[in-house]
Amino acid sequence: MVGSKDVPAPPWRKPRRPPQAKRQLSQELIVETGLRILDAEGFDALSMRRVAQELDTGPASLYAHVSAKEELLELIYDRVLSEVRLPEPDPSRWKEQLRDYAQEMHRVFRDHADVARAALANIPTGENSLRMGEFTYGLLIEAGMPPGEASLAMDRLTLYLVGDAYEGSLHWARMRASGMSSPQEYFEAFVAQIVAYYRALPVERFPHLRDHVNDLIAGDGEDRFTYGLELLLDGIEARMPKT
Amino acid sequence: MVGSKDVPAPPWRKPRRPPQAKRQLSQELIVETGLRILDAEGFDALSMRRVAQELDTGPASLYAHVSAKEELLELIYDRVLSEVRLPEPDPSRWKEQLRDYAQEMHRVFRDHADVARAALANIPTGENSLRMGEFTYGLLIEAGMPPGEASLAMDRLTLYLVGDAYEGSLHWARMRASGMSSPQEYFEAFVAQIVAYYRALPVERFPHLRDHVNDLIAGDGEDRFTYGLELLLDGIEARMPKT
DNA sequence: ACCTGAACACCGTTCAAGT
DNA sequence: ACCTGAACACCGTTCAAGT
Repeated sequence: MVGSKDVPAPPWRKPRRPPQAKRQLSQELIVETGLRILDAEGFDALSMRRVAQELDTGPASLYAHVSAKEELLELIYDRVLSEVRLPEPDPSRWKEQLRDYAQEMHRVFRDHADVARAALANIPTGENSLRMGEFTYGLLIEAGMPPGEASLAMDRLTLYLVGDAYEGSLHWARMRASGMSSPQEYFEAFVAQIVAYYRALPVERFPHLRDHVNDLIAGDGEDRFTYGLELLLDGIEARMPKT
Repeated sequence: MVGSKDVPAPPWRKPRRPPQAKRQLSQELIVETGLRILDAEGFDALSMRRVAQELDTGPASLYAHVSAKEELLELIYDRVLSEVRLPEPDPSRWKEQLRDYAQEMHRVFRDHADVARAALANIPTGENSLRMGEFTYGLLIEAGMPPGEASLAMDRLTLYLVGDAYEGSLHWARMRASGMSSPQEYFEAFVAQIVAYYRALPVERFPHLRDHVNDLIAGDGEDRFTYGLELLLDGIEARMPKT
């Protein structure tokens, strides 16, 4: 059957849009476009109109594939979570695996800074949210934690991961707004501001803040993330029934 | 001096606006109005135009007292923090005092749910942010923690408090959006949704989520908050140099 | 110094009409 | 079923003009 749909067009023939056909939209295309805008220009740049523009159409066209902006954000979030790789669960090494999982999430959130803003307070119903949930919940339960407590621990760990990522994304937004382009430059300016501000505080009301300014700004985002993560992991370990 | 400004008008004379005078705006008035809208109608209802409307004027008038919406949000945030009461620091009871502090913050954030959205990633420069900072920083340092580490611990604790409050505020927003008015009703509907959804999951891929649904929804917001707080406090305690 | 109306450049979503 | 243009009801911020 020459010309059948199953036979691909020869590669040397330039693909062209059938003149009759309308734009070829799809949910996947919309999600990928949204994510591209999010990564390149940040949360505030992501609008339905902007996505539509990128796809050479009007905003109304998107609503055939996505019920609202909120749904688009959820889809983008789950799309990003698909980049998280999980190992085979090994309950005897639960702490190590939970740490690796957290660092893996941290890495993915760093690559897609602003996606965290779409994450909080959603019921995790996306394919990949469920994957994460099954992994951490199962790990804690199989390691011996009562399910009711495992649920609390999982919930708080997730909140920490997303909260930290969210804070990071706000810093990115500020960096963009201030016109700086390198994180270094932003970070230094940020630190300089803090130092100057705290040094000028009245010493009698804020003795500790004033006397230990240098320590106050010690530690970058990675240090802070890791410190908090270890606090939580140690707390969980202390509650894990002894084997 | 009859008619002097220092003499109040007699109470039986109805106060009236001097016909000549323009609106009597002030930063404080704008902040209080913004907070009232935030508490009553939520974050999404708080716009410069809405605040202006409430004050019988146009949005442009606000910009004489507030540089941008972002500054207004920061001012509202610090205004809310003014409601947080701190005890005299007693380093020998640092853990208890830190717990009380966290619960006090939690209480205030519950009364002003949506204010947490204005809080993340700001340099704490407001009067009251500084008060909180001096309290927790001083408490940890005086209890014997090296300042560099005290800074990390304080930072992570604050992130937890604000992150939890932020998540709570998103739940409020969803409740409002769904037209429900009582938190109970919302909470029950929310739980019912989760249970139904997880029960329908394919058991071979999500065995733990499916088998322990009831445990998954165990614990309300207070339980979850307290559990995470104790995780952090225990982690900090484990790092506190022995006396 | 403070306030204002009008305008600018945006939003998310709906809806009747087209194919 | 999918796509579209036009419209609705909003945004934050600026600016020249008023007092």
